[in-house]
Amino acid sequence: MSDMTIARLASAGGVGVETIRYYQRRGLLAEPAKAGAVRRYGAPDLRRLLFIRRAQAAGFTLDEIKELLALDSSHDRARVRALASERLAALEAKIAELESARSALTRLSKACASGTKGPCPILEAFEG
Amino acid sequence: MSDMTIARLASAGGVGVETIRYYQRRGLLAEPAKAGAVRRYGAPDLRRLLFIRRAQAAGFTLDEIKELLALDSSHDRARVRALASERLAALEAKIAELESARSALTRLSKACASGTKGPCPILEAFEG
DNA sequence: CTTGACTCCGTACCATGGTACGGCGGCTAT
DNA sequence: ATAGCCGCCGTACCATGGTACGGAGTCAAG
Repeated sequence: MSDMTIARLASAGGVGVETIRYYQRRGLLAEPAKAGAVRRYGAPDLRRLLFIRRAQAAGFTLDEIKELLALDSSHDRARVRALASERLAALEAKIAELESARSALTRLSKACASGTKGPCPILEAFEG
Repeated sequence: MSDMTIARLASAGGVGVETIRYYQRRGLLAEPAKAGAVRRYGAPDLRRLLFIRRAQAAGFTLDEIKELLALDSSHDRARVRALASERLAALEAKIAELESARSALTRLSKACASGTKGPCPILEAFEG
């Protein structure tokens, strides 16, 4: 996995080349020293990239992720716990919200599947 | 709930006045005829507004919501079911993703809570 | 030793969902 | 009847997270 070009890193991380460059501009990924005219990437870069994607999936913004990455080698456990628990609460809330949306949609699907004439009660499905 | 000004409608819907006007520009809410120099809103407008917010929480984009609203009085049950089930699948996937993020975060919290020295294993917490 | 793909870099642009600004003019309570 | 919100409207701007473009340089395979 070491000694990748930017395109290989991107595809290993499931993103586009432009995204890598964007992360570099945002300070989330380092720009490695050039080996000749071209930069080469290694396993730690990929590790970091994958972390970014997963943290993003957890709802962290890129700025928060940047902070987490900086914190990774620091000793500021309190700050890490604060960020984590804040995100955890938001995550719980979001999950609850999505679950309630899910049941509304399920209701809609059912109401709409039974019978074939007339409009489906779309607005009603989201009430309550 | 009838005969509201735009500000009352907005606050009843939990949004700002500018958001109402934005939805009108996007074609999600009608601009009622003016009563004198000022537009007046009624219960159906609020109903629609609340629907928009809930559909948004379900992950629909404003364009999709616009379509749903148009479909509400149509007989195109197939299209409604298609939109609903597409969103349902996306919702299931998102819920699963958030649940996995939740366990990563919980792991991080725990790892970071035990002991008080050294860095928390942030990157590790999101691996796997 | 050429050709074609890839890299580098800066800058511009995109979609989404709003939010702000500013001038004008009407509604309403004192 | 007048001060001071409120509404109306157009236009501009914002944050987030990218995506696209273009020209010059480079590397590797045939």
